[in-house]
Amino acid sequence: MINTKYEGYEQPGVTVDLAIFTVSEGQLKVMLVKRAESPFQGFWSLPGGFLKEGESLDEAAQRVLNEKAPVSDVYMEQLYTFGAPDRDPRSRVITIAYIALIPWQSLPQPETAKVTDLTWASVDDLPKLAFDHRDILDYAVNRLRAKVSYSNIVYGLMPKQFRLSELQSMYECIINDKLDKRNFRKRMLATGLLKETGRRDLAGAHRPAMLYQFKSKQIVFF
Amino acid sequence: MINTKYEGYEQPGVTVDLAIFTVSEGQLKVMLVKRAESPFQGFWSLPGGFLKEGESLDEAAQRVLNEKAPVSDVYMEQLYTFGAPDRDPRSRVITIAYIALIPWQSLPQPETAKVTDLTWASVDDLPKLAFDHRDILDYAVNRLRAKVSYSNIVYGLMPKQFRLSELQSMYECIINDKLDKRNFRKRMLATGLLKETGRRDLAGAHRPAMLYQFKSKQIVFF
DNA sequence: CCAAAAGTGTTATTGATACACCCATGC
DNA sequence: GCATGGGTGTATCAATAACACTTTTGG
Repeated sequence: MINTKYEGYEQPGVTVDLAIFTVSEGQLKVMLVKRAESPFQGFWSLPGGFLKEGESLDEAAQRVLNEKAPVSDVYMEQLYTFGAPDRDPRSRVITIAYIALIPWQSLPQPETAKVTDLTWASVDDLPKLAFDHRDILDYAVNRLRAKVSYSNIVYGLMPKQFRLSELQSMYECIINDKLDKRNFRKRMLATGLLKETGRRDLAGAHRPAMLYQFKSKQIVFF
Repeated sequence: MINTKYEGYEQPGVTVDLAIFTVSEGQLKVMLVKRAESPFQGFWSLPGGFLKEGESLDEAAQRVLNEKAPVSDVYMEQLYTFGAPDRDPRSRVITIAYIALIPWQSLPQPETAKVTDLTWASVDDLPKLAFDHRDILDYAVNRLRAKVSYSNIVYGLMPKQFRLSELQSMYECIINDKLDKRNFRKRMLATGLLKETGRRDLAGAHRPAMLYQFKSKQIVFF
């Protein structure tokens, strides 16, 4: 790195933007917030914010996440940094994009109070987004879909305990494809990452399913 | 993204830093430059520089690369963005790290003129580096080693024409392991990414080897 | 007894690995 | 004719993919 900072270049603004995913109603969804101000006023956008003094990038991403969703123990990873000169019409701003995964069950339910400046949009049915957020989101969805097939990253989307059929549905609606039940169970159990809880899910008029959990909340590559 | 830029946060400096790899003498090597100024004066570091006005991140990385090596048609990809608050002792600087790959044959040879502020260091025998460049480099080497096994990324390190045995050596010294000759050739030819040039390498006191080239300079995942 | 989801094995196919000898050339 | 790297095929093993019926519960 060369020390040219003091030669008169204007430094760009630095933000973090988050693609926060969850799965509900059989769909992969992403959190969008409505912009209150210009530019792109009234447009939906990814949650984000400027990097603050003394804060690491990961900490900034965590802060932005917590501003929108009071959850802890969330899977998060840096995605990519976007810095096209004209991506913000006001001034030069580069953004470090992150992916976060939240189990639907961990989210505070929408309740009766109508929140109109925050929504969960299906990634297959997106509105027009502010800035280059559509590019960021496409990049994020590609990363997530790819990573599902060679890691246990879905643990970030599962509740503490779950049926194997729920785990399978999770995979299926992320990769948009059906999987064979027997092969799926064999492969999942073969990873050694799951353990039976001993509890059973008694809901529904059918044979109760064994509930499983992940042995560790660590991402592992197959 | 929320418009808080104008609320008085000091914006950090933004640089790009490059891990520029090549392979020579059977070793994976990275370009290091000696710092002329404080901080870390006299330390080796990755080549880098501040982002300039109107320049995209990729363009900045390309510019830094060309300042050090007059090569075109180089494989380059964004690696990761490093932004620990104290990574630069002077002031807040975040850096977008890139990987670049250059065939050894494309590099201007060191010649007689002694260049003492630029070196190619084996990644297995590194000096102390400035800033957090050792972390960046470790991250880069891991990415490269991983990517070699599921893509044709090595094309970035090969000359236009090459013997299959040269290609195999390239793989071997990146992953630090020996490969079976017959299986390697089978697999490589099976990808369909190579074509015979019809030319043969007549150097050496042995049977001349067929020279191959990549059909396209596009990265492909297996 | 009916509906609904849970649970369970075997076979076939494919891809990965292990392995050793003859060939063409320069000196 | 010998030293050097080039070039080739098969058999085994492991992983993946295809496929259908019985079980347990609630209502």
